[in-house]
Amino acid sequence: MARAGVTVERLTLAAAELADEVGVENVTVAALARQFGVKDASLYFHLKNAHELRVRIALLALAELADRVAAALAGRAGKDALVAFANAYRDYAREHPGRYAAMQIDLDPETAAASAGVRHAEMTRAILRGYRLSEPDQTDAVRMMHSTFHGFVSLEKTGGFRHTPRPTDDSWSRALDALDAVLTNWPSR
Amino acid sequence: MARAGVTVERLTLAAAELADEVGVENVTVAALARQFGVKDASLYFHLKNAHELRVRIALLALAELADRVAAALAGRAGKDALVAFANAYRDYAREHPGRYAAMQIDLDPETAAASAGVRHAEMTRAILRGYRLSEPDQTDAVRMMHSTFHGFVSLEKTGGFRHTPRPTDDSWSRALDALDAVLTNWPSR
DNA sequence: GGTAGTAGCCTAGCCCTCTTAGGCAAGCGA
DNA sequence: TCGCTTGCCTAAGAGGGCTAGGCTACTACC
Repeated sequence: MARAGVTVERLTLAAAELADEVGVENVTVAALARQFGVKDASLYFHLKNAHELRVRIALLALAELADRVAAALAGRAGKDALVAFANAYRDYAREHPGRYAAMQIDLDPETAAASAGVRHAEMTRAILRGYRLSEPDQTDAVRMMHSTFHGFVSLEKTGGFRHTPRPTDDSWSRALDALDAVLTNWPSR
Repeated sequence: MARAGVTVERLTLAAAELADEVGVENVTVAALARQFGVKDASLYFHLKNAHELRVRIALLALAELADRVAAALAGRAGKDALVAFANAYRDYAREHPGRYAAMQIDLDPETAAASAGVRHAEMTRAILRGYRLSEPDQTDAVRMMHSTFHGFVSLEKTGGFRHTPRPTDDSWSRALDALDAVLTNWPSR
């Protein structure tokens, strides 16, 4: 009886690909076992439970996204950096809907702290260096940026913009213009 | 044998409450049947399938939210209206996390068109009357507003802001300030 | 007030998923 | 070569989704 050669890494990658194809909610231990030509129960040798699988997809996605964003950001500053970041974010979400959805699960604090989400946050702050914001404005601006990106991408995906004919690409670049404008001239109270 | 008196309306309401308590993903036909003191199979007399249940929760939530927003908007204009809208939105999402999550499912076009999401969109546009934007800027602005609201609320809920001590309430009101600023001075290209 | 008929519920039963417990065998290290 | 660990297996139970087919209580109509 030949061994299937299952490892956590291969499982995670296959799960991530499955998520992009059929949605995270359909990423099941059983389906994964079938892909590896193995019985479901065997996967529990590598995995604690089904939840761990989802967490691993999320961590993988977080790391991949951070890499992409880092690459996009290299050598850019100001609005250029903002747009590059935003596009890298949106493109990733569209190319990997399942991975992106998996990213939204609630990680427990230690896991989150050890994840690439931290790198993500650092890079977002780096963008703001071009806009000369000091705390707490910087934190507020980071949160607003992230909200806009995530909100737009998320609504676009679930069809929240479908009722208006306007191409979402256009709205997206105008949103980035608006974001740039408000960051340039952040309202101090 | 007394009849349990199950109706689609009662089912939907109970399901929505269950969603707020245990999360949409745990709203199961079986759990609902238990609450009504009825067997699971019996609910299929009232419901086509489990998916219909989720759709109904979403439609209920959409309608409730639209009512709240309408009430909050009454007699207000400009930034006042913006803030009232935004707070009604965020408050609803926090009071009803399960209902809010249910709202994010992908409704098929006809269902979406018949939903209260339409009212929602109309009201968002109404706010923008105070900011004198013409098409297509108006659509872009509506999309950005909605993105910011949804993104913020969603990230706040999944703990995306937890790594920074700054109170989210503060960031929220500054985001609204920023949104007001950018709507007042929408960047035309 | 009897009698259809239908609305509302039930049982039985199937399939799928998650998960635990315990067993066997392949291949490595000593 | 002999174990021992690693990687897979079977068996089995608990839930959940859903269908088919049956029984009963209420309704409406004659």
